[in-house]
Amino acid sequence: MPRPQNTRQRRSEIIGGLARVMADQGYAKATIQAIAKAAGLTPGLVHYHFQNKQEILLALIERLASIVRARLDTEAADPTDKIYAAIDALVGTKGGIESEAIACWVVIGAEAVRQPEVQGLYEALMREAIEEFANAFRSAMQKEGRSDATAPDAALSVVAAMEGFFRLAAGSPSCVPSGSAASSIKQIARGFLDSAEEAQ
Amino acid sequence: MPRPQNTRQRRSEIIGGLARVMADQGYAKATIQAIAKAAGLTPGLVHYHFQNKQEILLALIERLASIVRARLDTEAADPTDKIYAAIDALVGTKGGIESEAIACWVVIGAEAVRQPEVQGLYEALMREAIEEFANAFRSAMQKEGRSDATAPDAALSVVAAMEGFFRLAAGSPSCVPSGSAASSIKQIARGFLDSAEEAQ
Amino acid sequence: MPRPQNTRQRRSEIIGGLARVMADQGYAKATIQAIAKAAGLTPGLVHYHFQNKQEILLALIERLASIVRARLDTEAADPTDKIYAAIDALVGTKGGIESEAIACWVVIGAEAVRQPEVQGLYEALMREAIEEFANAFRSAMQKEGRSDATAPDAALSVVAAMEGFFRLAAGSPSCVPSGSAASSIKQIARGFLDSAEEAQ
Amino acid sequence: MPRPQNTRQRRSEIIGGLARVMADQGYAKATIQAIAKAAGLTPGLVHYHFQNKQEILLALIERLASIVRARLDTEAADPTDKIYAAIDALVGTKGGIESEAIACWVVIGAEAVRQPEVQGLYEALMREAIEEFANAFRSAMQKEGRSDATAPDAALSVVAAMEGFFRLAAGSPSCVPSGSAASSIKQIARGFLDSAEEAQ
DNA sequence: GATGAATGAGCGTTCATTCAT
DNA sequence: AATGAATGAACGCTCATTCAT
Repeated sequence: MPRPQNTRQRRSEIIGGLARVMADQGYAKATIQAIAKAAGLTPGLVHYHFQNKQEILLALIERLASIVRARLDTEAADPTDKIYAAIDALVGTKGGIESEAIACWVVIGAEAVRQPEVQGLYEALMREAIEEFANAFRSAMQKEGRSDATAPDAALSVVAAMEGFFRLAAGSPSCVPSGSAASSIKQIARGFLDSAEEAQ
Repeated sequence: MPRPQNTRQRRSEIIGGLARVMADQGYAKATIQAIAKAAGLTPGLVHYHFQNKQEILLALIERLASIVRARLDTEAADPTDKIYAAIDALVGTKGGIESEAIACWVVIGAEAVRQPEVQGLYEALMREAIEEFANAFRSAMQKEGRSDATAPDAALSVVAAMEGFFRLAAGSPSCVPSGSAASSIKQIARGFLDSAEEAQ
Repeated sequence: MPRPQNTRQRRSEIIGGLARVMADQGYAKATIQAIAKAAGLTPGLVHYHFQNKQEILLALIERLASIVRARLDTEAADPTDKIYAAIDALVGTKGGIESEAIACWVVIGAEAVRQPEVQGLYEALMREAIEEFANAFRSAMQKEGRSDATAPDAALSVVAAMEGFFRLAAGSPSCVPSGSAASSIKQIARGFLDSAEEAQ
Repeated sequence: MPRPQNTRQRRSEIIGGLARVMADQGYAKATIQAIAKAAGLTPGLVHYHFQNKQEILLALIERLASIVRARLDTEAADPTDKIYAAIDALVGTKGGIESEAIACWVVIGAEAVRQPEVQGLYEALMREAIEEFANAFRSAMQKEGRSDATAPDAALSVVAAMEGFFRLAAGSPSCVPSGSAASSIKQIARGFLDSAEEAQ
């Protein structure tokens, strides 16, 4: 009568523990002890389910990446609406990414500086998001009868602005009035759409 | 007949050591040993000139803040030029902030999550930069005969985009073609200027 | 199926290690290394069972306090005998407190100068001992048909004399002939009993 | 034109610095830096006037010993008065030894546990004080027409009680009402005098 | 005499990881 | 699958002492 497999569940709890601790203590203070405590588990068990601490971090990044991917994939039919919907899904006041995830993301960005594996996942997700937006901009520009030459710039700018708003939200919240992120980024997007040259 | 005082010089060397190590190892790996080695000093001497590790970090933040302040203060006469000049001075390929400082800044943003003193300095600098840009936008909008109501949003957006480009530059450099940051952010600024309502 | 808990046992061993080292090296030289070695453990394990060094010291004080409390609580029926019995139990040559504990106690007294928590426990125990003796003196004086007005002074004097003998025993042993402490303190007690005024 | 010799003065200042720091921080916290600061000097200068830290401690003990010796040497003519006068000079509320010196003395007692040189000076002073009191008790007992056989016990008891009161004053001040030390110890002395056998 | 920068050994403490149970 | 005791390396930091000036 073996114990029921619960590895998936336990791993998820541990990842959640890391997220909680990391969001308000940073990665260095997210010790195995602290993660275990936040997850209601024991330190030994953490290492039963994960080989080492970095593995937990990489799993957390994957979880965050899944969230982002899901939010980029909106149901909007019109390409311009699709851009706006994705922006709202990512940085909107309601329905945007929760603040714990944002804080984690900022901390992960710093870890990417020194952990190549982290940088790899970070870069892959960024590339994916930029590509996704670039496609949407291309479609929107074409639909509006304009050249799509600036779509990559527009996508990069929108993603950079989001990353910047995440940083400000985490490190300097008083500078970011509620709701201003989504509306500002939508205006940035609008600016790129409007300034694209009329196609001949 | 005492040995001549060299505290200012030594402190500067130590701050430089922290910057160098932190830029490619992160804050946690920037041990006193590593900082001392990078500065060509002994660990004990580091603690002779700084009370603790955080004090070095705060001093580094001050140094970076000085750089940013100096670059915000351009000589451009025309307000729109002033905006562009500041953007170039901060993120331009030539003359922009060097990559070591950018990497440090990203790491500092993560430390702001857990060290209140760091957050305080981070927030103060962000507020200052946003205010500076807001003033410039107001002037530029007025000069162009438009309402300056959206100046704060424009300033916040520009600063957020810069922060985002810094993060991407540090964590995902292959996504940011050389020179694209400055031109993209200038276009964002242009978008806000163009979309400001005509004043009655 | 976990390893059986042995925290109580280990804590006790560690406290014993501190006592042994502190008794002949003082508190400053009682390093975690030294304590661990004296207890046959590793330094890391000491911190697994105690949060910090002071916590070990406080636990040792509690242990000494328990010893003193146990020895104050004699089985003598007659109040005067009770006083003598307690004196013998505390400073008698045979059955008195062992020299390691005495040396620890002297060192603890010095630590009380700068560690408020230590002072708190020290003061509480002193107060308790003085009160205990004061009650015994009151009973004895009443039984001998005398005023008990001087009982508090008598108690304080006896306790002070004990503390003094402890100090001399630890720091100046050649001045204290074997057995002289108990007999001298009993004589002090006798003096207070005899000089108490006859009750009307 | 050589600088005037001021070694004696400087040494005295340094000893005073140690006393001040040690009285409220203990010996371990009495670092050369702290001593120098308390004396208004620089760390380097401390080592110019003293070879090492222990030398300062030994000098402080000598200073305290001089104070004690001076106070033991009263002008009273009558031997019983001499005993009382010495007690007052040592533990009296006014004119007794100041609290800083008492705290130092308690700390020194703990250092005697591990530093043989300290123990040597401590023991010598104790022996001297006991002998001084023993002589006074012998004279007083003889003058009162009693055997002086218990003079050594009386002297030891009085000195022990003083040491104990010092400890209580330093570590448990609330247990020692103002003025109670001197009166209690005088009563102890009285008890020994009264209980000495009538000489045949 | 005096300064204060500099050193290096050693401290208390933390923590990822291992492992007996 | 789970526990929690145990380890050892490395950290930030302190400090007596030295020494160039």
